[in-house]
Amino acid sequence: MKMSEGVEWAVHCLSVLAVVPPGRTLPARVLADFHGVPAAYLSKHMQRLAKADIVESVSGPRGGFRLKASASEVSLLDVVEAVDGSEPAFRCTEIRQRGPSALDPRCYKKPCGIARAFAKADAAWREALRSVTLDRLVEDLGANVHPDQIARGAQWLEDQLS
Amino acid sequence: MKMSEGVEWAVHCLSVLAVVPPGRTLPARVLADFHGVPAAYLSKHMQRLAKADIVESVSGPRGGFRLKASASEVSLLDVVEAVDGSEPAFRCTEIRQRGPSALDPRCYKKPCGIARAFAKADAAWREALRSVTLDRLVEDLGANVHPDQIARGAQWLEDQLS
DNA sequence: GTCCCTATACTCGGATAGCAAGTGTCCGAGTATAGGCGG
DNA sequence: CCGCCTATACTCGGACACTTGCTATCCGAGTATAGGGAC
Repeated sequence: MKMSEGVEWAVHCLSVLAVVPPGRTLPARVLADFHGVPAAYLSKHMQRLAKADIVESVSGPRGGFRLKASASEVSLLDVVEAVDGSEPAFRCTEIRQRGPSALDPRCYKKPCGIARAFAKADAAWREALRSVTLDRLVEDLGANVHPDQIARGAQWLEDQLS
Repeated sequence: MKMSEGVEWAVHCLSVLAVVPPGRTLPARVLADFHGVPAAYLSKHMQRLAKADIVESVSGPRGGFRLKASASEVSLLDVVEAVDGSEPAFRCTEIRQRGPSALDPRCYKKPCGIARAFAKADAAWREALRSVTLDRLVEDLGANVHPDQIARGAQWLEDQLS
């Protein structure tokens, strides 16, 4: 049970988009080089974010991606669901309705205890991700990332856009 | 990000093993027919449970699987980790250490904020699964499953073992 | 000098291969049983 | 009649194909820009 690697990339990219001047666009190529990941593949994930209205895309020269919503309105859960899909990890296939002791399907209106237990765990996981917003992550970056890296990253981005 | 289907099968099988007389063994073939799933594939998952010391296996005629630990000591988390592996869904690949602004690896001792957020969500998910034990699930079965199905299931199991 | 037009280069977006992991199946090693044989 | 021995059949356990979905890549449609030319 592993999450798509693209989720990690997406969150990092959104963190970068959140700190550049508002409205400024960064092309997928620059974001990919900045993180050392394949540009073409990252592009696919950015498209997912665009479809979820988390970022918006601008075509042509000087184009790229920029945040569409406020950084305080984007949660980690939003990003996970946009990139990795919103289906729960555990999918009940109702095997209780199969086999020799099965009854009429009408008898199974309530989800079984196993499915309910997993749904509860899934809800707790989602709630934890929902409580972390993008601006909170950016705040953490400012506090914990070495100032040298922040400076070098900002300088590199400047050089790319010139 | 989807969990192995075998987890659902394993939990259902363990619920059955928990209600048959203690010490009695049920072969994978019977458990598979009872749930209407492929016997050979279920066998693979039962082997995982055996390696995790959740069940123990008995070879030869009259053999099969039976619970090794008490039903109150087996949690859903134990089953998930036995069947699906214990690695967290989100694996940080440290992409912050890549790209043009990366510093010396010595500068990255603390996990990044993103990894910490996902770890927290993962911990909440695991804690929810840890709090649900097998005997609790069996209790729920007795309360919510139609008595007819319980009777038919018990009868069918009797017929198989005779 | 100013405006317009065109060619350019750069962007996203979706369509196309490659690969790893989960899914599904099969056969062999080992063992308790059941029946037959000898005492 | 009782005990032992052997052949049997049934079990788990691991080794072997197949399919799905993630990973990775490429190329085409569309657009803002930059430069050149006309006025």
